[in-house]
Order: sequence, then C-alpha cells, then structure tokens
Amino acid sequence: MIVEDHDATRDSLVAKVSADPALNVVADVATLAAAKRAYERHRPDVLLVDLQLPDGNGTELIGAVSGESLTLVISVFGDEKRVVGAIRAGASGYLLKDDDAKEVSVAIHQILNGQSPISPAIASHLIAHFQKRITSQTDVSLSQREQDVLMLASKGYTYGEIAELMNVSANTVGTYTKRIYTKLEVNSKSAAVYEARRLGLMDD
Amino acid sequence: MIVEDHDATRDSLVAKVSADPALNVVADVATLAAAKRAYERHRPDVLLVDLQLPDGNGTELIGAVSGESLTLVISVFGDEKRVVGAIRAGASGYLLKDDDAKEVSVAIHQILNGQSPISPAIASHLIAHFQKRITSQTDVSLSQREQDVLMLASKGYTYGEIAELMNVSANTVGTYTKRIYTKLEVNSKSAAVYEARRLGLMDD
DNA sequence: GCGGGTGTCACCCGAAATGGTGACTTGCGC
DNA sequence: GCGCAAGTCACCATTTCGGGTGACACCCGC
Repeated sequence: MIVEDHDATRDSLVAKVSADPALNVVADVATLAAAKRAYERHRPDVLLVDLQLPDGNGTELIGAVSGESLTLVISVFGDEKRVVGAIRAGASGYLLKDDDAKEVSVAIHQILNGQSPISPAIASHLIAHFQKRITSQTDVSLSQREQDVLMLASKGYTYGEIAELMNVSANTVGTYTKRIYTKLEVNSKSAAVYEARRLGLMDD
Repeated sequence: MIVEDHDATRDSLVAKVSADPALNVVADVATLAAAKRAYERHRPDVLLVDLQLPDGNGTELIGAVSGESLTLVISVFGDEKRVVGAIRAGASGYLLKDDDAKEVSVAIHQILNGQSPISPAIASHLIAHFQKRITSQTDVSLSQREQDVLMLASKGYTYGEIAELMNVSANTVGTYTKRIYTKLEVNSKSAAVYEARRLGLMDD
C-alpha cells in the first residue's frame, strides 16, 4: 500500500512497485484519513509512507500499524527529528525521495527479509543518536564496585539490601554511593542513575 | 587507510579505492598492531576496517581513532553485538563484505560528506535497538505532571525543591511520586528514573 | 451520571538516605 | 617508596523519602 500526497510521485511509486511481479499494490492513497480506511480494508504487508500528508503526520500512521505491518518511509525530508520519530514509531526503513527511491522494489524485498534499507544521509542521524553519549563523554569513570552499587540502586534496592547482595557492610555501600556522587557531581541516587545512563556509564 | 587481514580482499579494496582519482590509499595493513603504527604515521582521513583481525578486534581501533578520523567497517559478520559495538565505538558506516563492498569508493565519499552508508542487513540491528523499548512496552503512561516530577527528580531535586519549581505544595509532589511508583511498579526514585528511561517514557 | 484518571493539598511515622569525618588495606604507577 | 585510587568498615546528625490515609475538584468517556 502506498501513502503519498503528491500525485505524480505516488503514480511513479505505484508504477515501480507494480513492475515487480512479486509485488502487488493493494491501495494507493493521498491522505492520512484515506490511509487508515484503506489499511483496515486491505491490511497490506508493507506500507510505503510519506511523512508529510495534508491531514496529518505519517509517523502517526506508522505507530498505528506498527507490529501488524511493515513500513518504509519515503520522504524528501531527512532532519533528525523526523527520522528518529519515524524509526521510534516503528518504521523498518527510510529512503530519501530523490536519493534512493529508484529502487523501491528492492527495498521492499529487503524489508520483507528483515533488513532495513536506509539512505546514508538518514543513517547518519541514527548513528549520531547512538554515539551522542559516547562522544560527549567527560572523563569520568566508575570503578567496578561503584557500577555494581549504581546498578542495584537503580533497581530500587536500599543500602542494606545492596550490602547483602554484594556481601559488604551497609556502610561500605554508603561510601561507594558518596564516591559516585562526587564523581558524577550529583547528590542523590536518582540523579546518579540519570547521569550514569546519560553518560553511558552503565552497561545496562 | 585500509585494515584487512585477508590478502585478496585487501588488495581488492586497495584497487577499488585507488581507482577513484579523488581518493588516495596511504597505507594498507593486515594487523591491529600494524594499523596503529601506520595510523600514527599517516593520520588518514578515513579508515576502512575489518573487525576480525588476527591480533585483536577492529572495534578497539575504531575507538582509538574516534574523533580524529572517520571509520567505515567492512565485515563479513553482521551480528548485533558486533554491529552495535562498532557503531558505539564511533564507526560512521558499516558494509557487509559481499553485499555492498563493490561500491566502497561511493561509501567513502558519503562518509566524507557526513553520511552513513549502512547495509540494510546491518541497519536492521540498529533500528531494532531503537525500537526495543517501544515494542516491548507495557501500556503504562505517565501524566504530564508525573513526567515533570520525574524529570526534576532525576536531576536530584528534593520534593521541596520540585514543589517550588512546579508551584505546588511538597505534599502534592509526594502524591505524584507515589502515583508514579504505582504505575511503574517500583518503590524509589532511582528505580523510577531507571524504568522510565528504559521504557522510553521520559523525553530525555 | 457514575467511575476513573488527574490535579491539588494535608498529616503522620518509621525507614532510609545524605553528608561529614575518620581509618585501615591493597595494588598500581612513577 | 610515596601517593593515589579503590575497597573496606564505622559512627553520627539531619534531611528526605516511602507508605498509608483522606479529601476535594475537574474532566472525560461510557
């Protein structure tokens, strides 16, 4: 199914997909509302969706069908917000319109095979998200025991419970905790957990 | 600079890159140790690196040069651990050897332009990481005020301070906090922060 | 219109955390 | 061998939190 408001582009997509004997276009629509109706009727395996629609945002549609159908975003826009939003919502691929849309049918097959076709210009945003914490890292590091304490604290254990789990005294846990606070420049467990995660200091 | 232990593959890469008049191979090596030496001597703009090297892991090299040079992984392996590790370490692109390595020079140019060429089979792992929380989400949701409280709590503010910042009474903050605990099934601020982040309930 | 979620506030108490200080040992680097 | 990070423990005062209970008002959906 194809969701794209620009008539010429939509027709072009329909043509490209139809050209592949293994693929079948069950519906092509221009608005979010029409897309929702058509989706219920046809339940397509894969949706090609444009993010910018006259009556709403394609991301919404992606979120709605996520888990039921696969979606491939085809957009002219490649800003970080849109990209991350679409991926978060459940998109399996993201192609820039001019860039790679020539080979839509290839991309569709890739998606059906569990792969994720992504234009290089788009992928850089995803990667940036992954690396954000790492690159902006300060030179703090937590010792093993400190990490252990933080990990357990983040799960809601009290000093006493952590002490038992680590086989040390509760006072020791207190000492570690204070050292963590000093290193991370915070003064509470919650802030420590937040900072540690933000800085990528916890191995999840 | 090219880091690849398999002779034939390395030669092939060198040939492909050299064929592009805009690119210049300053060094091609087969081991991690040689790579480190060559890196210091040449300081290349871009490194093509294989993850599997006889004397160590390519990810290590990526981490070492991260911030100074750009790296493109070219590997036969596409398992999640390796992919995420390499990206985390700072790689800007990741191509599967057979899959897309034909167009290495194109990929290098993309990288130099701030883009990130990634094989579809690889990208799916990154995307999976992004969506992990979303797909496995339970149906909890926090109200606006609850999110506000959590956000401030995660920065280390006490009930009293949060109350001031939100212009409500400290008791109210306590109420919100307890409601958060109930929803997330936790019983401390740190666990709440941890859970909320894990579930993607906080907009960072 | 009733129930439920949300927003708001209050009081109470015991448990827990925070903050400060001090101290001993081990191991590693210079 | 000295210094410093790390691991270990202790004591103490003050603050904060967690959990329980109760209350009232608003708004939205069924």
